[in-house]
Amino acid sequence: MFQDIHAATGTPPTPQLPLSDGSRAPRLAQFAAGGRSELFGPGHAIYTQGEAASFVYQVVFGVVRTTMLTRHGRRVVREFYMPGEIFGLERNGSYTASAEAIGNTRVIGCERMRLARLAAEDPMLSVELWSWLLLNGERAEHLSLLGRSNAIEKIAHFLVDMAQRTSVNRRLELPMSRYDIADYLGLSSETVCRTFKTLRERGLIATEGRSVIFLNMRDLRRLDGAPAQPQSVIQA
Amino acid sequence: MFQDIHAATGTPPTPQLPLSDGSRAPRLAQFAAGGRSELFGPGHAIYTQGEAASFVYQVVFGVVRTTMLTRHGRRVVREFYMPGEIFGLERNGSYTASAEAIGNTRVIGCERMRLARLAAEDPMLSVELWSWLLLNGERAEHLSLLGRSNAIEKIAHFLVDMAQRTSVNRRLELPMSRYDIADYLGLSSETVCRTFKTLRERGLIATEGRSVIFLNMRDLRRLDGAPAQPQSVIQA
DNA sequence: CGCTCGATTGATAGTGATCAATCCGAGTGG
DNA sequence: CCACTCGGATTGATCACTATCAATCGAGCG
Repeated sequence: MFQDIHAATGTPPTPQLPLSDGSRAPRLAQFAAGGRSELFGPGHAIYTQGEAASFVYQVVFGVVRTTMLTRHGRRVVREFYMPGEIFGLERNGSYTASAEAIGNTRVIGCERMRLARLAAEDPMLSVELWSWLLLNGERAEHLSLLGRSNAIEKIAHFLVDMAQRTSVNRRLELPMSRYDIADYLGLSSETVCRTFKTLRERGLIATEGRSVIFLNMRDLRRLDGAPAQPQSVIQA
Repeated sequence: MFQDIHAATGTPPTPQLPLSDGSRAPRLAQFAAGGRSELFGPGHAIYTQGEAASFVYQVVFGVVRTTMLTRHGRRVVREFYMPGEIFGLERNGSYTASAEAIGNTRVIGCERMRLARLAAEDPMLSVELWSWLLLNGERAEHLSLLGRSNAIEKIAHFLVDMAQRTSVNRRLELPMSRYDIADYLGLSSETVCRTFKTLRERGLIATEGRSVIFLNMRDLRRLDGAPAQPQSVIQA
């Protein structure tokens, strides 16, 4: 599952970072070698929708959200990125969403051209990028499947997913607002609120501000309507 | 729009596989060279969810749908694949969905191992696969965005998208049932029906059985709530 | 201390799912 | 050739869920 991300990306230096089993973030030591590290404060933009997509980023600490606007002026949160995860890799020349830091966030940026060159030279890296792209697609597909389920299932999925991605067992500190969660899951912030309340009343979670304490992870997972989770990485 | 991919990747070198203009699929001549062609009748399974994902496929003619079941027994259509398009490339070892032919369908299957080897040797092919994967992710993201819109916008998007992918201007022959469309868009078949009726009443389309005649493509596109369409292809 | 934004709770309305019934076209067998 | 059958398509009636509007609350901050 997700727990290994830290093991894979947070552990020591050396180029040739060992790829831990089960990690869903590619080993991108070259990222650190070739990229420059930047710090962003709460709400600050890392890039903006429509800009030339010349950099690909990896989160070091903090959380990043990518957002876009629908033609009707509604905001959509496309994804949250946790430490170790990659964002900003686009199919065409410009970013299709804006990226903003939530809280204090450090990211490493790597030029897209450089990354392409590195991938061309290093088959392992290439395979890992493949895997990462496929994972991204899978996540988006999960989200589109989530669109079919009701508010409780969406929130349950969100909490379970976030807990996995941050290696959290009992207490999950959510850095994002109810509005962010709502725009991510396609709900209204009021419904997000009420759903948290329902989960509290059912004894599945407790909340303290933006922190969530898991009281019954088993039943919470049961609510999560997502399909079976993938296990391993592409075999080249 | 998407048509430009062909300009970037479809330049007609080397062997076979007549890829139609306007195709959104990578040029994969190697597919034809290395793969074996198979014919499937209506409803026949090409592969099944959970099976070892040893082959990657390309549609020659006909249409393929990939489906899966939610844990509550509801069927979900994940994607339709048109001639020239690729399906069956999975991140892990087994297919996450089943693939079935709609109508008489011919596909070319290529061993995943072989494809990986070919991609490792041929940087162009590798880039094209990247692009394809990113496109897949984008499509899934579009779908998850669609989850936020109402029935009319979903159907409008579906029709416009299908027309683009099949290079159709006025008359679109839909091979799939209302149930397929419903399970694809996360609607009930009744709602799909009623929405077609609404579009007819508004003078945007006419229908003859499963055929759709576009009477006012401009307004139909206006209904399509999808975000700005991407322009070109990844530059390596 | 007042301001502001996010969180929460309440009341109401709209959209689409669901249940139900009928219609229609193609294939089948008498 | 025609009645039968069966799955998909269509239309109708009802209900649940969630968006929306509205109001209040609470905490951080200048």
